[in-house]
Amino acid sequence: MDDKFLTPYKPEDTEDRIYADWTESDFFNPDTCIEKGITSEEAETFSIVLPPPNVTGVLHMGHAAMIAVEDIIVRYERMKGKRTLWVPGTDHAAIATQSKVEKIIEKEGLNKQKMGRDAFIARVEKFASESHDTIVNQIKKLGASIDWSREAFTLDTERSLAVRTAFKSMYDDGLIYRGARIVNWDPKGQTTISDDEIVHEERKSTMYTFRYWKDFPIAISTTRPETKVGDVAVAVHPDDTRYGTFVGQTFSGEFCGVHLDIKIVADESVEKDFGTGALGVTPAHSQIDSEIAMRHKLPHKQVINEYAKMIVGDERILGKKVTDARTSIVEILRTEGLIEKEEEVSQNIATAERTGGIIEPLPKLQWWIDVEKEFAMKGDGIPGIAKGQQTTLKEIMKKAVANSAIIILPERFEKTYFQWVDNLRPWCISRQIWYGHRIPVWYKGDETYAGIDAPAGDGWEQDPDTLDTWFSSGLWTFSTLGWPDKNAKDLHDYHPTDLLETGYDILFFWVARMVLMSGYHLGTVPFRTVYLHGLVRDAKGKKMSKSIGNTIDPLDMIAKYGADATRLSLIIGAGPGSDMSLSEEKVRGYKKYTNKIWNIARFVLSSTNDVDTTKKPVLSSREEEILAEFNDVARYVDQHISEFKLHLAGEKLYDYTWHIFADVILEESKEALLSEDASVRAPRQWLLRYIWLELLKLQHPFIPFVTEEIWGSIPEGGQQLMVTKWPVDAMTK
RNA sequence: GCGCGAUUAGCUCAGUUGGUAGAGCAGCGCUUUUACACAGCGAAGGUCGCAGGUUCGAAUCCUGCAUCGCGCACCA
Repeated sequence: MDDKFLTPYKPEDTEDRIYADWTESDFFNPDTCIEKGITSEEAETFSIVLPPPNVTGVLHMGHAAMIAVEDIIVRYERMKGKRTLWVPGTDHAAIATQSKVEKIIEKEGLNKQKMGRDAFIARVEKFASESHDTIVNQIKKLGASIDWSREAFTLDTERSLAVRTAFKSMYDDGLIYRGARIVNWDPKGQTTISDDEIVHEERKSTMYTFRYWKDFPIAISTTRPETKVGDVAVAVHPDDTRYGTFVGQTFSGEFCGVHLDIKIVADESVEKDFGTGALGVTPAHSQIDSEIAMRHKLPHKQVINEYAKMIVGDERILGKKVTDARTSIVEILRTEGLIEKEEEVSQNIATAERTGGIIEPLPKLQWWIDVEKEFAMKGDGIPGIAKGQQTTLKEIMKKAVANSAIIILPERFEKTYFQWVDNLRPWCISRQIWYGHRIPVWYKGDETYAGIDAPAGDGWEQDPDTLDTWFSSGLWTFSTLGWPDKNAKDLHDYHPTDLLETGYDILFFWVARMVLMSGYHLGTVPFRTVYLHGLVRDAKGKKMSKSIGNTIDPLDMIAKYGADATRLSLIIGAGPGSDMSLSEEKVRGYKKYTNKIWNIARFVLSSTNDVDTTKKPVLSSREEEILAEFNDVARYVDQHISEFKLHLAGEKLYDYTWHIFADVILEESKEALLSEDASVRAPRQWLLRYIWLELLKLQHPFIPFVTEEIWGSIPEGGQQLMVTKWPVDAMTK
C-alpha cells in the first residue's frame, strides 16, 4: 500500500497532477480512444457541446454546476464504451463583452469614439482573450473531460465563415431582410436589442387623462405624455357607442407647440374598459400603435431621437430628455386645464438586460429574420416536415418539439417553449455595436451586395452593424463540427448531438435559436435531448449576485475542499430544472466524503492485499446477500444516470458507500478478515475488494479525481479509470 | 391577465408506477474500539401549507384556497 494513504486525502496535491495525466493520455479525444482500442469506429457515438461561457470574466457556480453535470454524463458514456465527444468553446457575447470593456476604459478616461473602431476592438479582443484563458483554466480545475483539440470560439475564423455562410443563405432565401420597423432601442447602449433581451421592471408612475386641446372631443390616458406630440390618431373600439360618431373625422390643433392632425379610427385592439376607452396613437414610439397605424394607413411621426431626447416642439420641450419633457408637458397641461385625472399606477417598463437602459421604441432600419416566411426544407431530420417541403422557421421550431424529435427535460418546459414560439415576432439581428460578426452586406450607391466575402471592385462600403450574438451561437452545434463543409467528418459522425445541457434561463435565447438554425441550415434538429438545470442560489435561496455579495467562487471551493467535493455539492440535492441552494457547509460536507473514500481505500488495501481477485470464490449466504444488494445499487445508479437523475444516483452512491459499505459491511467484516482460517477470510476479502473496485468505477463520473488517484495506486488498475469499462454491462451478462 | 414552480425535522433540500416519512448541516448523549474524530454508536426532532375529494390506504392522484418565487404578455 502506498504511504500516501496514511494521511488524509489532499485534493490540492492530487487534482492538477491527475488532470495532467488525463491530458497526456488524451482520452478526452475520441480519436485517441479509437486509436488505443478504448472504443471503435463502429461504436455508438455520444456527443455534446459545451454551452460556451461568455468571455466577460470568470465562471460562477452556475457554470460549475453545468460542467459537473455534463462531465458526469460524458464520463459515464465514455466508460460505457461509446465514442464520446464533448466540444469546448467560449462565446464572444457581443453586447455583454463590449459594455464590460467600455466600463473599464471609462475608468481610464477613454471612450470608444476617441479610440476608434479598430483600436477599441483590439482592446476588447485582448480582454476576451484574457477571460478565455481564465475560463479554460477553471474548466480544467473542475475536471472536465472535454476534448480541447476541438476547442472553438464563436468569433474565430471557422465560426466567422459559418456565420457569413449562414447569413448569405438565409438572405438568398428571403428570410433575412432589411426593413424599417419599430425596434427596441437602448439609449444607454446605443443599439437595438431583441425582444428577449428586455427585462420588465415594475415601477410606479402616473397615468394622466387629458385632452390634446380644449375642444378636442375625446379624452385619452397615458403614462407618457411626452410622446403625445407624435400622435396621429385616437383609436376607439368599433363597438364603443360613446365615440362612434367621431370615427372617421380628423381634428387639428396645437398641442404643446406642435401642430397635430388627429384622426379618430376604430380598431379592435382597443379595450373599451381601459381608461377612457380611447387610445392616443403614437406610431413611431410604440409597437402596438405602429401596428394600428399600419392598419389605418397613418404616418409614423418620430418625435424622440436615439438619445431619448425630444426632436419636436417649442423651447419648452425641444431637446429635452424624455423624462424632463414629461414634466414640462404635464406642467403645460395643468396650466391650460386640460388634465381630467391623474392617478398612481404601477407599470412594467422595459429595460435593456445588459445596460439597464430604459427601452425607447423607435422606428429604425434594421436587419431581421422572418420567422414566418416559407422556404424549402433542406433535410428530413424533423418529423412532419419532408425534405423539399415548404415550411417556416416557426414551424420547424414547433414541430421539432411537438413531434418529439427533441425531448425537453423537465417536460414542463415544453409548455414554456411553445408559448414562446407562438408569440415569436421577427427577430432583429443587427446591433449598433462594434464587437461581433460584422454584417456581411456591402453597399455602393443604391446597390446592395450580400455575400460570404466582400464584392470585387472599389467603392463598396460594408454595413457598420454587427450581428446579435445569438446568431452565431445558434449555429454552435454544427459550426463547431466543421460546417459549412458539409462533408466534414465530425459533422457526419456527431451531429445531431445527443444532449444539450444548459440553464433554463436561456431556453429561448439559445436553445430555441439552435433549433431554428439547425432546422434551417441542415434540415435536422441540433440535439435529441435538452436537459435544463436550475440556477445556483445561496443557502437562503437568494440568487447569487456580486452586488449582494453572496457569491461563492468555484475556484475558492476547489482550493479549500477539492473539485470532487465542489462537484458533488452541485449535483446532490438538485433536481432537474429546479434551483439549488449552495452553502460552503455543503461543500465541506462532501470534502469529508472524499476523505471517507480515501480511508476506505486504506482499509480495503491493507486488509485484502493478498486476495486473488481473478476468480470468484464460494461465498456464504450473507456474502451473496451483500453482493446482491450491491448489484441493486449498481443498477439503480446506472439507470438513474441514463435518465439524467444525477442527484438520485449520486445520493445513492453516497449513502451506500458510507452508510452501508463502510458502516455495516466493513465493520462486520473485521472479524472474518482477522480469521486464521483462509476459507473464512478469503471469500470475504474477495467480496470487499470486488465491491470496492466496482464502487470506484461507479463513483468515477461524480468524483473523478479521488477515484482516479486511488485507481492509480492499486495493482488491478492498469489503464486509467476514466477509460475502464463501466460495471453494469458486464454484471448483467 | 395567461402560464409554471415551490410550500416535508431548527436550516438547506431529497422522496415520479399511492403502501407505516429520509439525507446533510446545526444541536444532544456516549465512544479516542488498530480504516477514518474530515470518525463511530445512540437518542431526539415532522398533523409532509390549509380545506375538501378519490382510495382498503395519499407527502405522492383530483378540486379549491393561501403564501412565496419565476416566466410570458403591445393594456395605452
